[in-house]
Amino acid sequence: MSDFDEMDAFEGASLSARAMAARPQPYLEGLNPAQRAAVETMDGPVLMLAGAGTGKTRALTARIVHLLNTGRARPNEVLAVTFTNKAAREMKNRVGQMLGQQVEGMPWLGTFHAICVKLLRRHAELVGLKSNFTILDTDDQLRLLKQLVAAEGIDDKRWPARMLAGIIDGWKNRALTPDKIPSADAGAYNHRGAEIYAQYQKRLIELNATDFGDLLLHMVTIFQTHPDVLAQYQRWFKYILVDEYQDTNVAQYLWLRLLAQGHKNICCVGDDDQSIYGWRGAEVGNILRFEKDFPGAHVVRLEQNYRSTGHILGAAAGVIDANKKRLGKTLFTAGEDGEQVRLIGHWDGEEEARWIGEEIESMQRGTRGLDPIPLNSMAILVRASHQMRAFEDRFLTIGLPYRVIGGPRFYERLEVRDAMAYFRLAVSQDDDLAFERIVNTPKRGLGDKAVQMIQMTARSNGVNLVEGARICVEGGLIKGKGGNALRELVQGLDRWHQQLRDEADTHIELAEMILDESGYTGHWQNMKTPEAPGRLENLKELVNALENFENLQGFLEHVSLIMDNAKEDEGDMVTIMTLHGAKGLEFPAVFLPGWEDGIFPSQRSMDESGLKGLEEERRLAYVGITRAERHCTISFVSNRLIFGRWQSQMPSRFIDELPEEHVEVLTPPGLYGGNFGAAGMAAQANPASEGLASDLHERVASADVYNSPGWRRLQQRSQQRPVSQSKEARGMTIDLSATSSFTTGERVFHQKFGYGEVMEIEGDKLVIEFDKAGEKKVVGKFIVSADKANDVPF
DNA sequence: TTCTTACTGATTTTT
DNA sequence: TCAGTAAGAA
Repeated sequence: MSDFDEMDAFEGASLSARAMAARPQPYLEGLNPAQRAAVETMDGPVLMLAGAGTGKTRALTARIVHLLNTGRARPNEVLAVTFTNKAAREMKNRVGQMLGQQVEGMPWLGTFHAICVKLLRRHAELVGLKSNFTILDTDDQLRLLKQLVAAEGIDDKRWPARMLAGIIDGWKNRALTPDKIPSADAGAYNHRGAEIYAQYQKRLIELNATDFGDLLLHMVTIFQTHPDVLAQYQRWFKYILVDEYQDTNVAQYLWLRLLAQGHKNICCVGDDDQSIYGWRGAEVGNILRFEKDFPGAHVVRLEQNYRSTGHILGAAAGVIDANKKRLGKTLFTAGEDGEQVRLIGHWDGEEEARWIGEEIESMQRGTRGLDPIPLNSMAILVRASHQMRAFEDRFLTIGLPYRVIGGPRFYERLEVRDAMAYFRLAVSQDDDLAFERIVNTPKRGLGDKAVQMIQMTARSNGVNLVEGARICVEGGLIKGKGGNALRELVQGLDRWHQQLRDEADTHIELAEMILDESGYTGHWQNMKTPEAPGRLENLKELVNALENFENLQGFLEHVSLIMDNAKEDEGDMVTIMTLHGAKGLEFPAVFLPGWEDGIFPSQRSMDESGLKGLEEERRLAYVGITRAERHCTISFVSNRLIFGRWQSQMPSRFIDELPEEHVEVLTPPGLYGGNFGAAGMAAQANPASEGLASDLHERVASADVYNSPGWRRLQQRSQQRPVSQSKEARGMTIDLSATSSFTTGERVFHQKFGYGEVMEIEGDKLVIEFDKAGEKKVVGKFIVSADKANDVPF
């Protein structure tokens, strides 16, 4: 609040500015000329085209510090936007470090969404909201849409609400309010899209709620319709900085343009070659068009790369060069050429995983005359998360520690959301969506019918659902077991709400009380499923997280915007993540598996978005390669199990785009791998690529090893044993050796989960505490006793 | 109302 | 293959 209210007290950068200008500027030292230009060109529009690993964050933070240090702006007059909380946090830290002194924090450094929430709370009434509006997550959003769709009598099967959610998100990304849907989109969702979108927006206002897209959309609307409000902020934000500009969508672009219109002191940082979020509304056009939008813009190119070796940069450049629409940058390094990018083909995914596992272990030990590389310095980057499984399976069996980045975030977990819904209701009984979520969780014997009754009662009385439920109970509309349970719930909600207002207990005690008295904790305690203990653990963690907040309200506000999975695993582990997740990160050694047409570039991407899709995939390839500092290994397989069917694969077209001089084709290990047959390879020769590009994979194919006895053996084996049977074959073998029964406490081995100890025996099923995978319930025939594990043929 | 079985269809993800 | 959902049985 205060940061803005001081506005009037501020009278230009007079005395303090002059005093500050004399300060030393150590943060400028060590910047290269381009970075320095990006920092020192303070007035007017600046586009900082920052290639991968060119010290973009450094330049950006130095620029902020320079603005402050020269007295151009005070910390609360700089608007600095990022996409992720992580990026915002990092920038905040680095600014603090560079300043080397305590300056009051920068209140307007944050994500688009966080900043918009702050603004929208001040001006909520301009769009019909109250300033204490709630922010719905995707779950709530979908539930709401489902109701609307059902009320319209639309067949959810043919026209899933999920699809509509996607369409509406798309509209919001393009800053389209229901009245502005272009005629080209009229057919969306069976011609009902725009209409239900309007209903949805109306409903959100009634609920005093917004979804994520609304945060920006509402602010754009307010700026467009209330020039006085806009002018106020145009004056207040003296300098604007935007990180990852290539990822901005239309709404964000409009928002920025409106704010920058006055002084045009806007600095956008980005890299068109790293634009990989087109599918969620990002417009590369925004960055391509910058100079048109802001005539006279200074364009600064950061091209000196401090991350990767020459060969890695060369390989990456070769790939990205195939894209047509580019602003154009050429990265260079003052460092060494280093090792070439390594390329290897494998027979199937299992072998690829095995090879990479072995490679990682040997790099960790330090082979090939290289220094040992810790696991933390290695990453496997995949196109789609399902590709991770092969690696997890393999690493579990060989006991190689790994961490998967991605997956469900803490605040997205079922139990955490349920608990949060209870908290939301304690804060406000008007939160109908929260009520719907927990009314029958834990099971209270209240089914569809009962919920419908509550909803009807609430609607006809014009009250919220909690009130509606109360009327149902008191009027005897819901009787029996369910009625009693509902009465208890309503009473509980009243009690918790009262206690919250009385502040008799701390919010932590209250939270525990709510979870206990509602029976939610008990619900998981009674649940005998293997994941129940983990869920209880998460609930505990949730309550612990409350400690960092003054009250429940503050906590809820925070959580709706910060969906971090903060918990970083300790220890030395290989990282497995998607290419998207890896943007902005770097690793000394990177593995890029699954470079096969259809997988990467993804078929769907090409089908849906054609050349545009292909170019985005290519940028993804570029992002992948440029994550590597010193070692980069690309691999592909001939056969892959896709949706349970074996498919023969063609190497990715991107492989042909790797310049030969930067690539070393690896000879697959004789005994185990490389057995894509002469026939297989012939089929794989890419007909589209003739002449010059003919071809890295041909070189792979002609490697001597394929004529070796080892290779022939493998080819034979693969013919005798159609690959699809290998798993079963293995299962059989295990089965035979596992006919003896187990005893509790016995050490056992499981194909997928590795070693573990038998905790419980239930018929033919065993509960096993695995060393790596935790507690799992598995069928006995998939288990062997630990000392026989070596008999299992791998 | 809830538990079980059959079916379908399947990237990438932040807020 | 497998997960998530929708219709059927207790």
